Amino acid sequence: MKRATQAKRTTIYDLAELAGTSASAVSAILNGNWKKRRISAQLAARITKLAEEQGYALNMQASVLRRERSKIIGMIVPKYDNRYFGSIVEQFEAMARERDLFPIVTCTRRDPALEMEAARAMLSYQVDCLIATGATDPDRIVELCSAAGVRTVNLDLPGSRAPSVISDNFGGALELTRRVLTNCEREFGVKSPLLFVGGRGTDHNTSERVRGFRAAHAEAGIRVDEDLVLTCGYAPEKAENAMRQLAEAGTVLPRGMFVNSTISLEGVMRWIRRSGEYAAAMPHLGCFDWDPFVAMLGDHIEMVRQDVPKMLDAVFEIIDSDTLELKVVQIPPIVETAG
Amino acid sequence: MKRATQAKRTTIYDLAELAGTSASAVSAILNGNWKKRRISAQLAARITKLAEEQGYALNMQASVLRRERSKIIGMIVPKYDNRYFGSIVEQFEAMARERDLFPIVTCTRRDPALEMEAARAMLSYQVDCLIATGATDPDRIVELCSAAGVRTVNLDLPGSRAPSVISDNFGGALELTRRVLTNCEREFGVKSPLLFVGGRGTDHNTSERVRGFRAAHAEAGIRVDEDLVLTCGYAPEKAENAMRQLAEAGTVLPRGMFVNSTISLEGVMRWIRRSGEYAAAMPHLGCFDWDPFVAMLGDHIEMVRQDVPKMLDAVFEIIDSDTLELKVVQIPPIVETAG
DNA sequence: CAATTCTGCTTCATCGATTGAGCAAGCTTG
DNA sequence: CAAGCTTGCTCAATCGATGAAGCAGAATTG
Repeated sequence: MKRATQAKRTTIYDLAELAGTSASAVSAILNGNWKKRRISAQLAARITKLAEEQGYALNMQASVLRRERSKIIGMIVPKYDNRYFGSIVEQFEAMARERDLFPIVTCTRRDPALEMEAARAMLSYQVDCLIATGATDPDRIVELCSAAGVRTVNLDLPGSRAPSVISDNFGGALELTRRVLTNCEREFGVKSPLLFVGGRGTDHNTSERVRGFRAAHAEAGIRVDEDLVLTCGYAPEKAENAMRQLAEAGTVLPRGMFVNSTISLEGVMRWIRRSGEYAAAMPHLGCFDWDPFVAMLGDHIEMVRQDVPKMLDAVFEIIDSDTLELKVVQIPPIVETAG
Repeated sequence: MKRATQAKRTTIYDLAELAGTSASAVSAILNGNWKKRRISAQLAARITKLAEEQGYALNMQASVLRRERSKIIGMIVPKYDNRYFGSIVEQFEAMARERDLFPIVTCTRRDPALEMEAARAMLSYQVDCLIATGATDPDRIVELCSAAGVRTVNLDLPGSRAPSVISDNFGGALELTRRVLTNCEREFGVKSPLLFVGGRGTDHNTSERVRGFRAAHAEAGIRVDEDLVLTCGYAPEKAENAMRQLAEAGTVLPRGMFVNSTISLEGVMRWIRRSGEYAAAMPHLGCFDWDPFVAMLGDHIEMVRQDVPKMLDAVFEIIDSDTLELKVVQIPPIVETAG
């Protein structure tokens, strides 16, 4: 792939030459601090017009190289295939731009090696700050970044070496489980344990959600058997397989389930439809994450929606305020009313 | 937001000093063309090790400034809130990395001004190439880019000044409409026109889909009334409002609909549920775009899934082969079998 | 009116990596 | 053993923007 056969781009030197002035005057005018440098409004107007005419575009590489701060802010994100991460990215970009920062986002597919590689790439591009969203191993990323003097904020999954902004996973899971238990009892008249499906047993969010799940059961005086907690990973196929194995093992399937993310729900729903196990009556479901079409799937599904705007407000508050404090900010998720 | 109080980053000069050699040797070694420059394997090994120990990271800004190609590839994309654009971005990033290109993606929220601003920013970052996905006015972007000698490829929506890769919108819409018409006739025994909802009347995709929609009706000998084509925009609220207005105008609502994108479907479904107009029997729906949960909404919905992998293959084929030819590549979408 | 201040610029070093040109020491060849 | 080649480096210019320091000339001040 070559650059089109094109005249070289216009630089401040070209403009200076055309205007019969110096490059530094042009630079000062175009980057807006010409008043501080006592350039006449007249010259400023002339150069601005000229730059416009010549289609001048700043060379960020040169600019960033020279400056102290790059004004580039990076984010790594696991996937783009669900509304939660999609809105995180969209909101992040908007808020970065509001602050005159250039956002660079990259998706790491939940792959630890890619996460590190992506972080390294961001450092090479001189990001001023990096947001590690849902990172498998946030602390290693922070270590890498802090060696380069770059601040990090963990989002969605917490780490121990940088401030973190996460959902109140315990609280959300507790409330969600309560609701599903109530729904089950109302419809089926039984007080029996739910199934937990999806997520990684090792990640903080999942373990907190399991804790909330257990707490809600405990409250209701229901015992949860170990093999009803299937933290099999997030991918739809993994959730589907976990369900199949459970059924094949001859376990009596619960009348309700807690599904850890829409992405796992995709697999769970697929299995329910394919296996026909729940042909008689759909189980009551609770999903930790929101999706508009899941909401339309029927009134047997409750959802918890993570509060992305508040989470990103918290992230930028940390960034804007230069806090280095190792706090973990927990944002309560929103329990969507069913239907 | 300041840089943490940190030692300056290690540069090739630091490494050169530590190793008692020159910066240019270090540079050649670390960027891999030390063989061309006749550097001994011994020194190469020593420097590589040292760089590792010192946590050296290339300064891309300096590197790109000096080189004539940046190896940065940009993409602008309208939204991250649906599976179609999500998978485009994910696939794009993966394919860019395979080619040793650094992907920069930015979301422009279907806002023409933001599109131009984003394109300008990408030029400042010296992108070698820009993919304009679903751009409102691709030709203006191309114009801007080509003035800077940067190649552009249009994706999803075609333009007249750069090669474009789009879905076969006419073909997909034709087939989708046929299916919905068949479904309606089978269930309701009537040959009546469908409703078309969503999209912008001015965009190429929408007008091609409307053309396919009309062609399928023509085939079946069904007349389509002008006011059954509601190209009201993509946003859910717009689709919902359009439905409401249609109903309020006293129009007899069709038994089937062609919905132009999942995002419009969100609004349509919401209206259907809220208004209760279809309480007796759900209408048959066809949706141009795919979503896993929409697929689970019931067997009254048919979907057309745009073939993202093939589309991006085509995009990179154009980029890799340096074609400047103004062709429009049409990729047939996949008609998902119902259920 | 000499001394000072202000205005409106210009000059030049710098950021870090890259690369063409050059150079010294060792090796080959006739 | 002189001429030429090879090996393994170093030197210095360069990419484009930035900003501290400097410098004329005009304006102000005591």
